[in-house]
Amino acid sequence: MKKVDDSIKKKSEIIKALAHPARLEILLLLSRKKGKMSVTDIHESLGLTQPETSRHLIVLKNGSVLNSEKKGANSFYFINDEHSFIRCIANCMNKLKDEQ
Amino acid sequence: MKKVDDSIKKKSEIIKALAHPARLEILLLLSRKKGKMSVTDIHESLGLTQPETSRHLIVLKNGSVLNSEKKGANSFYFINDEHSFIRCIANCMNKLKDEQ
DNA sequence: TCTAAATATGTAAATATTTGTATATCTAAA
DNA sequence: TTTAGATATACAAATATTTACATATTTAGA
Repeated sequence: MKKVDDSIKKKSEIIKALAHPARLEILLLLSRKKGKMSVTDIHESLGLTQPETSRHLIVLKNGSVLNSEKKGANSFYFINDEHSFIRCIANCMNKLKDEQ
Repeated sequence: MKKVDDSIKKKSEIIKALAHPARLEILLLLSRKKGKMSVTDIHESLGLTQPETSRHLIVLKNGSVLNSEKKGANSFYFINDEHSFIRCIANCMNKLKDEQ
């Protein structure tokens, strides 16, 4: 397997994880807060149900977009900075937030 | 429907269309060539079958990522520049092409 | 008109995603 | 130890995606 292929595969995994309006909104939210948010924070901010929010967060985590850490009963999610590609996309979203 | 929602919806439509390794490679190819490519050009460059290539191109076109024009028996596909978001993502891909 | 090249579509099977509802698990505090 | 809050998971139905293979359609040129 060539290195190019691995790079494309990783990026498509990230893009695939982001391919849902709710998940893009989660990325936007976290990129603006520049911090960690609990599942409750996120589901209340976005008006999604708790289970749906939890599932979207898990998709994002499995796709390397987010990481999480437990603190008591809470799970805090935050952007995974292992891949600059993710911040780059978040920047595109923020920069062009009014583009229709 | 708020304007923000429409913007997010459009972006998620674009991201969703891109959520496949072959389709990311097509975007890369077209962003580097800075021009139009026929279906045959693309399927030979990427080593995909013709029908699969055609289908991916149609997904990209339906997702507003590409446009096309017919010229004789050929269809030429090219990046849709109506959405800066698309070039922005292509730039992220090119800039971080070696990131694993 | 016939043919070959280029592209798109039909069909079908396998697989994956989305979403609601209910419920289980885990943690902290009373 | 019981309770409430926070999070994750089970289940199931609906829907969408992917892929292979065969074939249809369109176009230009012999």
